[in-house]
Amino acid sequence: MSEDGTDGQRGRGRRITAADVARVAGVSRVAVSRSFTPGASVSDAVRDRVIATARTLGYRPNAFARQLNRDRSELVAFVAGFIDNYYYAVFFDRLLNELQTRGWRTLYVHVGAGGDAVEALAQASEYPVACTIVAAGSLDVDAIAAVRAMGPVILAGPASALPDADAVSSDGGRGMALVVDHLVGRGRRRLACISGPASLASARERAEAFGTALAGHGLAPAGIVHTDFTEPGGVDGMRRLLEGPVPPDAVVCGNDAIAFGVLNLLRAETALAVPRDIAVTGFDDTAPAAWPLIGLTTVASPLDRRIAAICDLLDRRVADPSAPAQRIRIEPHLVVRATS
Amino acid sequence: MSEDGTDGQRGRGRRITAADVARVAGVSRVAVSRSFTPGASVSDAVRDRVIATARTLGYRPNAFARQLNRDRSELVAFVAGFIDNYYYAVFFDRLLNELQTRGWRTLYVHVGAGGDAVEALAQASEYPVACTIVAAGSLDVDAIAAVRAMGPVILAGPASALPDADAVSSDGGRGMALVVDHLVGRGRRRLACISGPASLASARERAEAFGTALAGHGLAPAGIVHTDFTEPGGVDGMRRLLEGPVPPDAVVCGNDAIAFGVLNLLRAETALAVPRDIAVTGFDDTAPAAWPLIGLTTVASPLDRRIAAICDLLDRRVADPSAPAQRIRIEPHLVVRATS
DNA sequence: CAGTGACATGAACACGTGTACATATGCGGC
DNA sequence: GCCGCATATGTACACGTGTTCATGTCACTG
Repeated sequence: MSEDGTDGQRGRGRRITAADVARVAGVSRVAVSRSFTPGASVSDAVRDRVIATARTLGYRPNAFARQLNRDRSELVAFVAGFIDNYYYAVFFDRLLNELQTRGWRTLYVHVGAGGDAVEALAQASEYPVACTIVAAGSLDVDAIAAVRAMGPVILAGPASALPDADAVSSDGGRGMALVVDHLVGRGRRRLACISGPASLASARERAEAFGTALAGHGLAPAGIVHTDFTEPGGVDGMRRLLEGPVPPDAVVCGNDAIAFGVLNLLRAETALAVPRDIAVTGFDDTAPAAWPLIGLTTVASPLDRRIAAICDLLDRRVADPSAPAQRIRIEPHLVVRATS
Repeated sequence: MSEDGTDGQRGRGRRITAADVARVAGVSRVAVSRSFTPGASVSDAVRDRVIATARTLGYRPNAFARQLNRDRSELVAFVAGFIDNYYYAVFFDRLLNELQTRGWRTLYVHVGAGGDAVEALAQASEYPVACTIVAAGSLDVDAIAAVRAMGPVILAGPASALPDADAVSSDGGRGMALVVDHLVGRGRRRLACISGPASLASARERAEAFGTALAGHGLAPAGIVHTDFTEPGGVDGMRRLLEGPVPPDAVVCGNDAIAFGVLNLLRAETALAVPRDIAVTGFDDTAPAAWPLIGLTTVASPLDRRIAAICDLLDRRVADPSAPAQRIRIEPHLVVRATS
């Protein structure tokens, strides 16, 4: 009864289906399906009429129903946490844009601190996705298992956790060498390092590379400190470095946020002048680093190349799920500014 | 043939279904469905066996199939653009986290500049969503129509475009009044304003409120300039303000990013001291504003309350699609720091 | 013991779409 | 005029799940 024109005022929740379009256009339902399938066998006359009717009625094929009997999903899960880092904000913005441009749809999965990550991933895994892109800084063992169960994985951040997954990461060791060479070349001798949490592989990698590069010049570290990858973390780390008898003449930071904290502490609580008394360097080349107020020397890795690498890896992985894992390291370069 | 145990190494693309679990557990398929449906009529014995088997096999109900015959979707579309603003980065991070905690899944839709927004929205509309949250600064007419076609809409940013949609926004006029009162109270008389693009309602609103608040003190603006809501925009806007014969003694900025640009320009290209010669204020209270290096006086609106309001509005809208539109304005407050 | 209700279970259907298969139509070549 | 082929259309099924309906089982009550 209500199937007839009784509810010309189409119900709010009611979604227009291919059958509706077929009825109005005077064709069969499959004709509608074919009209929306490129390369299907339909006459131009029918296709035109269907498209026109669909436009009038506001019809769009239901993605849920379509994916149901297709083996390939156009959905990609994007797992991330802690976007409050400026670097990741820009990174994600551009990456998600590029994914969309390439025809992927993105299911956003937020993993915060604590064990809720497993639950979040489990619920997200109810959606069949073609691939999962992991951009979270760290995942515990359970979360890693949960991600793995979702299918192919691409690591967009530090490639620590999954040794046999595709990964795109910045060559932190190389970047650290660039920084140390630069500082030593400018006459600095007492170099200290403030890196991220020791629990994160990327933080450990950078701290170790710092020591290695320094040893290459015959020098020993004036201090190595682990803290959070944040501005308050930088304040904390620098404060601990200053507890020693003689302050370092250069501080190499694990990312820009830490460097900002270092600069803030030096300005607010000490008489040390930058760069006269002490040099400061960052990592990531976030936007504030380039501001004249700050002028932070830092390590940049080209975002465009990084994003393109991730998307290429994604296409390749979807095309051949059994292909061997590929690990791409993006070559960074040094941006020298006022703080060194 | 391959249906048998031949591929004990379970095929990569093959997804485990409820029928698989039923076969292994020795129950009917519906029993599996019921075991995953809270409140369904199943014996504890069967449910326990099903859950255990599902865990072993790594089964999760297919969300696509489930949503297909349910009227309510657990999916929410999140439409955003230009996350490269620090304020929005934090905002989105927390909002998406809260949505997830409340049981929603998020489909991310990126709208960049230009007309591709319509196409992006059209493709996203193939996914039946319970609601669409729009956080993009601006949408053109076509994009607005596309969003409207997707169902209920909640505006998370400036509530310009859709007069009859739910909206949560900061009370920009009230914030601007707080700033002006503060500056005038400190003896400033030549106040100028640098706001965002005149094409954005939020930017216009703030510029107009600036003039109104100033008139309340019997003063006239020393200049009103429109530019981008970015740091370079602030540099540009301040440069234009300095073209006049006498510089202002206070610059009120439409957001923090603009204020950072202003501070950068003043430091790099002028001899004007902040706050002695000129005061600078921002809007949004982003993290760098609180850094000792910067110490920006700015207007803060509590993020927690804002996010809670959006989520509450979402729940309400989904429960009753025909409820009248609700527009919530969050009361801001002033944070006084070094620049004023 | 018959009757009754609560409860567990399986068969059948629905959701909206893509696609393999069968069938009708039109056209050119003999 | 008939056959063979290409193309267009309709029918039937498949995807994986939730849900309604009918049936079966058990315990409790009179």
